[in-house]
Amino acid sequence: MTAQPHPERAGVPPSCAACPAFHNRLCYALTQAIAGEPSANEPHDHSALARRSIWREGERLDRVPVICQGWAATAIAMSDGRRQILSFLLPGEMVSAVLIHQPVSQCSVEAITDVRFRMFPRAAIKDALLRQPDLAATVTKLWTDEAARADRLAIDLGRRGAAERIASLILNLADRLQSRGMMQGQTMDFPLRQHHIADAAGLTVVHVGNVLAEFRRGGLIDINERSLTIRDASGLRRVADAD
Amino acid sequence: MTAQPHPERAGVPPSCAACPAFHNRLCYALTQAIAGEPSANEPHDHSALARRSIWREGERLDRVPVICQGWAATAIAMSDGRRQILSFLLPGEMVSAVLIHQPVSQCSVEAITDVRFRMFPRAAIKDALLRQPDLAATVTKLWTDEAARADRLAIDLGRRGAAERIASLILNLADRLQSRGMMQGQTMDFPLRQHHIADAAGLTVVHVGNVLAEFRRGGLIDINERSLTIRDASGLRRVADAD
DNA sequence: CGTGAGCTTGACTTGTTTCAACCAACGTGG
DNA sequence: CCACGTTGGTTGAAACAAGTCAAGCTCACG
Repeated sequence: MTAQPHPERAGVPPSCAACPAFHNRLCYALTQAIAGEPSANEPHDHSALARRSIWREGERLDRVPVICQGWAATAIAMSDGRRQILSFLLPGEMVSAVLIHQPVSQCSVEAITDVRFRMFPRAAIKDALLRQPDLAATVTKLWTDEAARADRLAIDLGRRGAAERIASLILNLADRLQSRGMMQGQTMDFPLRQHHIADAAGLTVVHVGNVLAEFRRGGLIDINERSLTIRDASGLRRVADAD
Repeated sequence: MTAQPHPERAGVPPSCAACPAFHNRLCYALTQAIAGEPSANEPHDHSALARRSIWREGERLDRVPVICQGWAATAIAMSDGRRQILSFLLPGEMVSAVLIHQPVSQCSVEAITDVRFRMFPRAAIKDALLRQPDLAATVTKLWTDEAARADRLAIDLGRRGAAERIASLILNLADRLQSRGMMQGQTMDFPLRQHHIADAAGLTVVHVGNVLAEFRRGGLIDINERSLTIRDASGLRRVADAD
């Protein structure tokens, strides 16, 4: 996680011991917001090892988690072992805004890298929402963004081919990392295994491997030792938006 | 729309001229809720002809629509003509709770049958949300249900085969119609064309036709003249949950 | 009567999965 | 230090699911 200091960091106090980079505005905002609430108690900081499940579908959560460090994923599993990853979670993202109002998680969350995350007491968040209009606006934004992401996922899975899906997954991650100051030029830390990509794109591992090899041969990307470089951004975009 | 009177209708005043059946609790609740708001103005009732688009992606909406009569669908279109239906809307459903907070629709909505719908002024709903806790609870429920539906769609499209998707689509519609008193035994009005099913399930029309023919040959369902009968519910469920 | 929308069927192509073998890197315990 | 199992990646061949193309049919509608 070679996070660079965020350009806006200057002059703003860091808030969360687990969040070395200031890109984690959300963690900051929530920590501040609940501090003054009558129902408040301290947020809890946790960590999880790579490849471990953080919690499972159907588990009850009385606290709402925000990722501070590392990558995680939300997924749904079927009883026969098939899995669908719904989203990759980067530092500064709430696992799901729905959890603010719904104590039972409908999808499991697992750590991709080692992960540190902060759990905010639900009751305090709900109280703060009633009193603090800008927190409410923040949460509304999270909600609409999640809905947009879900819709995009549906059209990806329903109507796009393997190469399109994988290319746009890569571009999407690159954008999100860029906005966090976590890209070094065209290169990013890329902890995803092929099976993560497969489960996110609704494909088999083998096929993902083939498509990535194709991208590599076509000079679109380079992948080595947990990092990915976009060699031909416009070519990759062309593959992604075969509209 | 041969809606039967809802069992709980007795004693409760109907609220919406466009909603002959009492199953439309949502329309009722919203009409009541905004009636007392300072910012309130009258909801608008509209109708649209079958197969017409009600509005398009990116259009601005200052009112939030609830379906009163008929079937509609929300969809995303790609510039090359590929489409993905995100949800079928039945009487009593809000097009999307996200619209309460986001004035620009990210998906288009189109009428499947002739449709009547009521548009509630956004400002009045937002005011009412602050003052009326049970309305807030209702909207929260809509939100979490929509999120759950979106997640289910993702796993359907990503990880299930054509027969599974179509069977569970049929069962899902049957459940929702049942809860509205719109099933006659195992038979339902079924205005969907094969191309609707195809766009919802991420398949081609031809393949949908083949799968449906297969279901018919297997004695699972009957379809004729805009109505569908489930002949072998447990068989259909077995196909749907090939978990 | 002609037209277009919707459904069915068949032959053929393409995309994706499945199965299998093999390799490299890594951590672990003897 | 080595032997070993595990995890992750690569490659190839064969099987299968779904898509494409095309034709013919019914039916409603103007």
